[in-house]
Amino acid sequence: MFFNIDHKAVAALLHGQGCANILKTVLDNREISSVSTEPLINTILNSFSVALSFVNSPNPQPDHQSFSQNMAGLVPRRSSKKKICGIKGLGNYRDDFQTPRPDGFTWRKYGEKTIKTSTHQRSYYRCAYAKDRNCNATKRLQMIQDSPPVYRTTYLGQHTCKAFTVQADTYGPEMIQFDQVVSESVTPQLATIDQQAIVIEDKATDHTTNQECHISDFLVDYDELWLNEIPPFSSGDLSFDNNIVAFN
DNA sequence: AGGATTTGACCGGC
DNA sequence: GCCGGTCAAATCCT
Repeated sequence: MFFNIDHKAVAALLHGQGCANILKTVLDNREISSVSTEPLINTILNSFSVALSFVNSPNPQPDHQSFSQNMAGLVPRRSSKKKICGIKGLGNYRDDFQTPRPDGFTWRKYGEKTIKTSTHQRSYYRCAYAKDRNCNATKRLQMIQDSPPVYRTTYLGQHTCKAFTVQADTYGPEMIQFDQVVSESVTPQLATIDQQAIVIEDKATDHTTNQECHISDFLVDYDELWLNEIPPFSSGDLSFDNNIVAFN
């Protein structure tokens, strides 16, 4: 399913509007809320950046499918590499093995360890632009359950390269939630995670994601945005806003 | 040849 | 000494 550029831009703007509304709610309830507003602000700003990228770009943005296939940081590019046989419990990547969903960033694997508390190995990734753009974002990926396969992804650090990745091939956030778990598929994206770890469990088989975020869950994913076919924007259309979880 | 991944070694904290 | 995280040489693929 495809959307034209205008619809994508509108969707991004609507998302920014939704985030702004949430930010307002957060600020209104500041005395009872410990939620950080910085991620929301960043998300709003990124929504505008995404919208502008759609409008200004002379070439259409890569479609959703190509974006989803851009998983260089999560899936080995090669299937026959020696490590394939050595990954315990994973088998061959090419056998339609479900992998964690992409999060919009390009990661480079720099290590793998067997963790004492787990039978599965833990993989260590850092931003592919760690050196070029002095980005200190890292993440750890670990399978915590075999059947169905469940991955736990822990994000650390802050993406200082996000502005580049947004315009290159990623999209901004779709949904922000507080104190509730409602999103079916949520991955951290384009948000500032300053010194805070976000842990995500990704049940690969059904694309359902459990979250263990301890703070504001500014976890978002445009995948669902495109998949859910946002209706053409019209004045007063608040359908997108309805997807925003009300803060309580 | 260049870039990405693998994997054993190394390091620091406890 | 153990353990988790990172480094870097070796290896592999395009």
